[in-house]
Amino acid sequence: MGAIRTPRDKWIEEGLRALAAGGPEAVRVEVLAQALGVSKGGFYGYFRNRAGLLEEMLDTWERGVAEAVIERIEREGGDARERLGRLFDFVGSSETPVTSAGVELAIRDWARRDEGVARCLRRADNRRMDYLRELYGAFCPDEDDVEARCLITFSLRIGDHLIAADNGPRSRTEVLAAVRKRLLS
Amino acid sequence: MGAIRTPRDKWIEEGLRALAAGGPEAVRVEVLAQALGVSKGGFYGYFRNRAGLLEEMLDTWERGVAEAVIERIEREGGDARERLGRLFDFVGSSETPVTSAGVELAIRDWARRDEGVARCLRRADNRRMDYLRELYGAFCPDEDDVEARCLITFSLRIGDHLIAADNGPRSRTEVLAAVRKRLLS
DNA sequence: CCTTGTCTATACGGTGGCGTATAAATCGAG
DNA sequence: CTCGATTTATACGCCACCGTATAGACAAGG
Repeated sequence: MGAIRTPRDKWIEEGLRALAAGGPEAVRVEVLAQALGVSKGGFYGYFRNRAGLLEEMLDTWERGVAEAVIERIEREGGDARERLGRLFDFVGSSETPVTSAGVELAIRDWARRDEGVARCLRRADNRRMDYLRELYGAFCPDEDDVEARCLITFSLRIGDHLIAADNGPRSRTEVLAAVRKRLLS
Repeated sequence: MGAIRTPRDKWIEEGLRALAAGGPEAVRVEVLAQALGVSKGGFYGYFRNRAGLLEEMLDTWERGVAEAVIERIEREGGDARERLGRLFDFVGSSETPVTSAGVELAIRDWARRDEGVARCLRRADNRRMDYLRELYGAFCPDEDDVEARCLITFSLRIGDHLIAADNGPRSRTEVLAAVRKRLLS
């Protein structure tokens, strides 16, 4: 009996794209439908309403963002410093719609005004922070120092996308490389 | 001849409040009017349209955010380390509608999708980054190190508001204090 | 080929917000 | 108190979007 023509996942993926591009307000059913080359007819077969899609998008992101990256870093082995190095390299090159930096930044901003989103973000951030803590803890004896490095690492990953300033004669990449050296010492 | 009952500035201030609370999409003429206890009748005497208000809001923010803080820090004197210390203390306690952290975060997110906002943000960020560079440069000989500390300082100020993770048994404030000590060494 | 369940297109009413127009209310000056 | 300028209230047309309803299109099983 009938085949699935534009499945649930397509709506979620397109929703995440819209979220990254224009925030939650930009996730409009009719706009997504047009982007998928489809009318909104089928949408309400998958989702209760627009809010239902937003929830699913959030769940998809939460599942994908931490586990996927951590698994990938862990799979390739190496000691803690090597893993951190690969983590630094990898965060810049996020490709899939669900792990893109744009989605993450949009969700972070969204969390400022929606308690449910904030809870979801806290879970994801804690998972990532725990992983960082584990890696830094492997070669850094002082607990306070570990915590400081974690926060700096995390903040830089966000700030890099959100800070518009130039860095004098240096490129942002150069400055980040310098910090990275210090963080891994 | 008639008196000004709800002046231009009131609209801008209320607009900034709405921007902080819900992003640029939340800056709605009719909503602001209601918040001011007024109908939207007079709005279009001050501003060409909604976009006009958004521009004015941005200009107001750009003028207020960097200069106001820098002047205040400079006025009280002290050496570079003392000034940086006061800067760290002061950024947390932003009070006026125009210098609030919420407005800044909203503008940062907004800049990701609007080129004009991005230009405005770049100017403001550069002014603040220049100031940081000057302060760190006063006691830190290595130029690369100065740049690294600037970026870390800036990123932490943003990350502190955007990162939802807990910091183990420590409080965020404690971790920040530890980093601050390292940055001023 | 035809049935059947699923997806899809289209049309509809409802809501909220923009920008304009016009009339009423308000305050200072004379 | 009256006048005149300015601000305000209200009403209007318009458009984008939501969520629903209904009828048509589509693929697989019989």
